[in-house]
Amino acid sequence: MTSTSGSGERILAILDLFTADRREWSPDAMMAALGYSRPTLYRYLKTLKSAGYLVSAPGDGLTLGPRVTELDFLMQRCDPLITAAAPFIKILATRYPGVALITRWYGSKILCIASERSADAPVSSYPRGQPMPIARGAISRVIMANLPRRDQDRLIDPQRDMLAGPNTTADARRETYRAVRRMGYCTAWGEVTPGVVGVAGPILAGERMPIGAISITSAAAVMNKTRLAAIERDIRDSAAAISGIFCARGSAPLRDLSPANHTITDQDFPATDQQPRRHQP
Amino acid sequence: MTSTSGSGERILAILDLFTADRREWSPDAMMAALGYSRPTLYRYLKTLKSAGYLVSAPGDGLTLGPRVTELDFLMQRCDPLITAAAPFIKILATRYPGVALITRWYGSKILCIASERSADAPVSSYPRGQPMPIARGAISRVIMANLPRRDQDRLIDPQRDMLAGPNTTADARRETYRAVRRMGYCTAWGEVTPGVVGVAGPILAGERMPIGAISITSAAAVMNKTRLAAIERDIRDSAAAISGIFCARGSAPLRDLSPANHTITDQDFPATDQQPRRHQP
DNA sequence: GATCAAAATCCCAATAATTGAGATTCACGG
DNA sequence: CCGTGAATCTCAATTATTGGGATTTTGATC
Repeated sequence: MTSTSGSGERILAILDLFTADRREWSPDAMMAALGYSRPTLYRYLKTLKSAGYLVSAPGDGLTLGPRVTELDFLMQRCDPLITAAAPFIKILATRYPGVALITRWYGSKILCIASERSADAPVSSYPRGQPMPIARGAISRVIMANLPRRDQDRLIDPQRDMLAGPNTTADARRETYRAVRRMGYCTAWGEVTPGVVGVAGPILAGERMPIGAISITSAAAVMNKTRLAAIERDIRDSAAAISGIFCARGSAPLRDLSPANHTITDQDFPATDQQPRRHQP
Repeated sequence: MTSTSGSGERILAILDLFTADRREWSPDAMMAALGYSRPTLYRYLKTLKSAGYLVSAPGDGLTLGPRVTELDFLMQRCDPLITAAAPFIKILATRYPGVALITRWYGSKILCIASERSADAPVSSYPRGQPMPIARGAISRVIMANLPRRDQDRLIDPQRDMLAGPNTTADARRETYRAVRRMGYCTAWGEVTPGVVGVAGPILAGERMPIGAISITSAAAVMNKTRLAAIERDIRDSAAAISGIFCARGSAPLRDLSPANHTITDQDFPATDQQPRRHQP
């Protein structure tokens, strides 16, 4: 972290202001939040606006602009993880009742990248783009389990440690992770949504480099031992097959996508959809 | 255009490399394309990668990353144009057979932002994020008609001028635009897709400041004079109502979203979906 | 239409941050 | 174990960026 391109980071920091809680920012609020001088901020805004990353809202605010949509449209059809994993979730959704997801892990977040649902209506599905909690659930655990130990330790919020299960001690947790890693999948009952069982497998770009997960969630009501075993086998095999594409040849260079020094809080992952806009006086 | 934040623009230029034709770039190809020195490029890449805008592809390439998806997810629910226009296209799709679109105009492009389709299966719909041709169709004409004259002149590619209709002279075209502007809507038969009629109305943030359009496209087969008149009235009124939200109070400051010095070519708007990747040797 | 306040931009010198050539380290495969 | 190519580091030169304050532009009000 020696080298830094400060100016670029300062521009991108503007985009980071926009969250589910605050979707509209006035230039003055930005100045206060970021501490930039007025001419500098306006220079940055001009750059972002003429590139389409920001647009003016009716009032005096700014919101995210259409370039973001254009890029996502491109990404949908170039992300190698989507390309590689799409056939698998399609099969999963055909074979079992529920919702199959591809998720990516980045910067201390888990993001749904693509989903496929079986014919019968699924339980509350995370839509594409929705951040997911890293503290709970099969997906998060399967990723945590494959992280280097220092990242594991950093990401665990002690306050919610108990949520990881009855085992609270660090050693017990480490043992759990080791088991998950060896199994190649993880099953969780009702940790994210009550009455829903999730099975997830890690997608690895190297020994200890999880980049995402493939998973399926089903209503616990329709689950039985035989079916669960079949799902777990399919998830494990799918995850391994996809990982093969990313491990096989070549590199995972610039592996700097390591988690930042975040401590995850609940508000990072809004459960509800719409929230009232706050304006600061 | 006196003030410029060069460094930031150079970083954003990296994202501009990714197009429908070329979805994967190696660092060396980037160096060649952009002319950055190696350390500088890698500094930029580090910034973009750790922010999640780029990720490593299996080979030695880079593709767009999950942060793009996350931002688009946010934008979907904060764009005031979507918020304002969503009810209208819902009504339109209920009332008439076809596909109703909200489009945004930015940087010499028209981008589909949201769409709603009526029960009966529609004709080839543009999905969210897809760029559309600015040279043809009701949407483009309704936006062109409401642009300042210097922008109109700049955007018209003389070579395809004839496509604007039988009127080739500048005066005739200007007369057409004036009429469209006064009418408050525009109807086009089969200009984008044969056998499809489109009706579009402008969404204005000021006298000569179109920011997008609301439109509906139907199969010409199901169209008749009465129905078309009803559609045109609904489109005109919807467009006016939405524009009211953007004109009414306050500003459209930083109106620097003016079109760049592009000349639009067909390849800016790929009609087909998948294209083979080109790699440079 | 003229005037006023707020918002956005311009000017320009100081300075701090960015840059790139070359050396170095790192990652991986043979 | 070593060799090859990729990625990063070092560091001095210099360039581009920054911000205070003046200025223009915008939109609102009278």
